[in-house]
Amino acid sequence: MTTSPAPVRLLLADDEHLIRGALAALLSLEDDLLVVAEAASGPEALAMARAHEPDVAVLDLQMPGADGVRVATSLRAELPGCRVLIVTSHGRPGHLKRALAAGVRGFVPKTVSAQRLAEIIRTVHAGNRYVDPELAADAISAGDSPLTAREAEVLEFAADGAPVAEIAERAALSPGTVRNYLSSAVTKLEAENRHAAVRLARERGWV
Amino acid sequence: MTTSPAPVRLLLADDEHLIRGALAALLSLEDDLLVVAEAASGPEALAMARAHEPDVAVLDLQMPGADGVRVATSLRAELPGCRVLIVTSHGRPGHLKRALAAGVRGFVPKTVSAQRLAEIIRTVHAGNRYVDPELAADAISAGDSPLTAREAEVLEFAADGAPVAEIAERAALSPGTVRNYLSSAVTKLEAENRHAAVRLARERGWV
DNA sequence: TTCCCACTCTGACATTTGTCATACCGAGCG
DNA sequence: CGCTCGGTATGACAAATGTCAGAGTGGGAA
Repeated sequence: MTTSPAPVRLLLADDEHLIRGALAALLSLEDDLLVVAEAASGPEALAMARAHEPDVAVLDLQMPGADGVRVATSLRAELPGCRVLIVTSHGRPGHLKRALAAGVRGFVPKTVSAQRLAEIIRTVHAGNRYVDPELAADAISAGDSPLTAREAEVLEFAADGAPVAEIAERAALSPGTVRNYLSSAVTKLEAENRHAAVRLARERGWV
Repeated sequence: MTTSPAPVRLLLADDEHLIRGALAALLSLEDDLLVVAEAASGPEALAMARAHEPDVAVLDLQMPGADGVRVATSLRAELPGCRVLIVTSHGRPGHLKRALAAGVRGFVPKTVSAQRLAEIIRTVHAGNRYVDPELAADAISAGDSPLTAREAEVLEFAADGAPVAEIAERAALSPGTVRNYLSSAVTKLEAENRHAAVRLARERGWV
């Protein structure tokens, strides 16, 4: 009798039941992969990880509660042996950078096939990194954010279209200062106004 | 020998290969369902539908090229026998309304399980309608758009943060008129300014 | 240490935006 | 026929926003 190697124990986290379930089914077809836990939100993913200590956590980037990167950060501290792989629908350049900074080992768009994903899971489990070439190219060409920390913060507060007075209150700054930051952010991003600037920064994943 | 009834022939359209493939695999497990075609974009979905004439088309709401509702509209004209079922990640109230108006027979969020989806496919195939109760409640409570056609149009042109002058040019209107429309839209939506109005209208699916 | 840069603020000014009154046209309705 | 409503426009005014100059602080790099 041949003893097969221990399978890779997986945690799947995605808020869409349809995707999560389907993914679990497909990955289970690979006999060296084993889905040991599923979660539908950031906090739940964390709890499941603590309970089951998976080898690899496959996390959706956008989840209610806490996004994939946030979960990855916590995981890094609590379960250093658990590799994290992020999958996402909308891959913004900046997200990739943030993910890598959080110790994520793999970053792939949902446009890959399940077969390919299985291979990537094995790659990550083996201790290697994998980043989708397309996303990597985007991230490189988009470059670093030219915004200072404060500019980015103020821009975030401006994201929902709030007037300057409200932004100032939320950021605990004087309205004049807020306008200065917004103005410089708009200039740096070469946008028409702050709303377009918010859109641009979002597209590049800088907020 | 028992003759089983002819299976329901399905078209799956979703731009995310991972989801589409997984879904196809899961639905194929049901022996009365048969996936006969897959597509990754709106136009492709249309072409596949023409070629394979499926009984039920399962369409993602957001796809490159043409969204699910647009595809449904074309399908209704070209293949009246083909029932359309829309699945979506972010179910906005207005989308449901538009979908129903386009002759869509089912509308469900991706949070349902594959098992449930299979049942819904059967329901739709049998000629019945199915709308997720949660989404239906949202749609009812959100009500109809209070915006006139022009107001909605101008609001759309304003969506990317363009200044009034640019909106006016794109809409072929005088700047003053644009400001009037925006002002009335902002009032109707009880928003702080047009950017917040755009956000609100988007959330409710009115643009 | 000196210099630069991010951070913070103020004041002033020009431009853009939001609001309102008013007006004309055409379609649909009682 | 007269009314109302949506679409279009203008002019005027107030408020918000964008831009700029200047100025003080503190931390880090040369």
